[in-house]
Amino acid sequence: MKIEEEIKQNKFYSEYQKLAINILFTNQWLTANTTKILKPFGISPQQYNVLRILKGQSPKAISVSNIMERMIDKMSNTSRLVEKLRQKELIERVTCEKDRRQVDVKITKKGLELLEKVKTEMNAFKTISDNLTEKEASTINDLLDKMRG
Amino acid sequence: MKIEEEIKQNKFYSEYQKLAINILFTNQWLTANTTKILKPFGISPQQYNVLRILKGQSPKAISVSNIMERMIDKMSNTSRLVEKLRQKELIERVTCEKDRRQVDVKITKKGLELLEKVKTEMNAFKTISDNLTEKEASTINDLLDKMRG
DNA sequence: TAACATTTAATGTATATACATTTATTTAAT
DNA sequence: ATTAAATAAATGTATATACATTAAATGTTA
Repeated sequence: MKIEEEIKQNKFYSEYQKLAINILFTNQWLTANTTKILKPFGISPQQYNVLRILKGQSPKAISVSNIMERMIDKMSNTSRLVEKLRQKELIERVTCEKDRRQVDVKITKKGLELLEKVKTEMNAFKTISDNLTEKEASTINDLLDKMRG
Repeated sequence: MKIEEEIKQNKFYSEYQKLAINILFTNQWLTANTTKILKPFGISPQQYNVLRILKGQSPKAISVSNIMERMIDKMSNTSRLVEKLRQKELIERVTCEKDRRQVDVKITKKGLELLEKVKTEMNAFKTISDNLTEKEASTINDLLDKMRG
């Protein structure tokens, strides 16, 4: 459905302004879908993002600031997210011996298992791949990168 | 800068997964920029969205649910946003006489003036139009619409 | 080495958000 | 007309978020 209809606005100041709004709207659509899928697993999209970062480094541990650098939303509060995941036993946290300011974080077996289950559900949400060719997806990726400069 | 570098992840499961992450990241980038511009004016991006909707209808008043339908983020809590804007005297709120459940909301002169000032600042943030041609912006718009199905 | 700067992570705080529930009013059905 | 259903908006509540500040450890330099 065209963005004009989605938000009942049939005129935009420019194609650029429309693009900004379209990105905000599409983000909202995507996040809502992801949140719904993750809800039964008891984690938020941000927590999911942290888990995936840790899986990417597994079985290595990485520091909190290292996680932050890799996060989609850099401004968020990584310490608290990590603590939430620790409470659920999805990750482990150990103070780094070489530099006692740092905290080494590592995904647990339980965390990896959760990601496996989530993957199945995420695969079920295949609207994007149903509606776009791989070439089209690639085109958007290139243009978004270009847009941010 | 390519999304791979932005989040230090050099491999993606698919071009579709990369697209999902790219949209989340670009949204974050866009929202952070907008928030910064709006901050001196004392309003959040969501409040700005409501003001723009009301400007679009001005001098007509529209109901809270009518605003909600036009919002980018439909799940948000329009009542409270409207109340915040009323406290700042940027909008007016009157109970509808024909249907006393409804509340008619209208942007004030002060609200319109604020939008004018914001516009100047928003125009200064022209990264998008600097980096993309109008045709490219249009291409993304069409593909995002297609993607959501 | 003492004083200061920087880095890393945690915490404080105000606001925002998602989602469920409640309240008031109007519409529909028996 | 009385009861039930539907709608509009507001509120409750737990969590998330942005951003500033603090605390602890490490680096730097005079």
